[in-house]
Amino acid sequence: MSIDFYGELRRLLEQIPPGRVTTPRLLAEALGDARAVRAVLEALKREEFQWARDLVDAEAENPYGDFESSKPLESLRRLQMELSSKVVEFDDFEEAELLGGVDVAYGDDMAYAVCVVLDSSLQVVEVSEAVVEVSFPYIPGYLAFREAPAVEEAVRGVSALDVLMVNGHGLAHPRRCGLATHVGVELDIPTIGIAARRLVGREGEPKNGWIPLIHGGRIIGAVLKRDGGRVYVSIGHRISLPTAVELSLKTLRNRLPEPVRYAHRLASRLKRRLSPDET
DNA sequence: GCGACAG
DNA sequence: ATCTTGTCGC
Repeated sequence: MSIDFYGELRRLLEQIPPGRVTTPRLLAEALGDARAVRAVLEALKREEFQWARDLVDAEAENPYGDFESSKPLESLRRLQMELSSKVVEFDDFEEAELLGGVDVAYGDDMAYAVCVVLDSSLQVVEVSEAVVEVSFPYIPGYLAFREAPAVEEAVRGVSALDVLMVNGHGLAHPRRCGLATHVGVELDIPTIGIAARRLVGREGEPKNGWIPLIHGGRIIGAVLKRDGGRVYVSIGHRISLPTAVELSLKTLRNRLPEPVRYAHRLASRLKRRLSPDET
């Protein structure tokens, strides 16, 4: 389930009375979350919204904000809370020999996803690709509604895999439902969230080789330091944090664990290979 | 009030 | 994430 983001935005713009103007923030709030302001701004640059160019002005004097809206982003938040309630936070798998990694690259309105499977010696044993049209923008906290469709299709393409590393957070999310958790619960497979940057949480006191990421009074993930950079690891689904950290450290050769790093490179290549040439 | 903000 | 020139470092 998702929502027609651009369609909802269009419906709001059509409500603006003749002569009136609104602000990006009021539109984002009408959509259900002020954090979608950037996404609204980006959407307005699209060809399909040029007709409404002059209807939005951040500095508007008396902006129109009396929108009739179902606030679609609110229902997406409810869905996330529902999914997060199903997360299994202990190791629920036989072995962790085949490690999967998945990532997505973007080009225009297309998502190029790649799921790679590595064996215990980090050798590639299988690769699965998926190209899907994307119709949902990037909004902090709602990444899964943009990426999950492509990610899930790529993952469904592999024949075997024990644990999947997803490029994005798992429980280290405001509603404990980042991309890794979203995908893990929907596909019912063990997943780990691997992210290069923080979404929520603060760093606690270093423990056993890792730094706890704290949010809402609990440990939601681990911060691993590697050289100058750091990587954020969190439970996605059907795995414990200690094991998620263990597998991450075991495959950490660079800034990101190998499965995710490899998937990232393959997704980038897939995009360059299939994206339409201009010249 | 201003800023934060996975990919 | 993507766009995108020149520039710094191994």
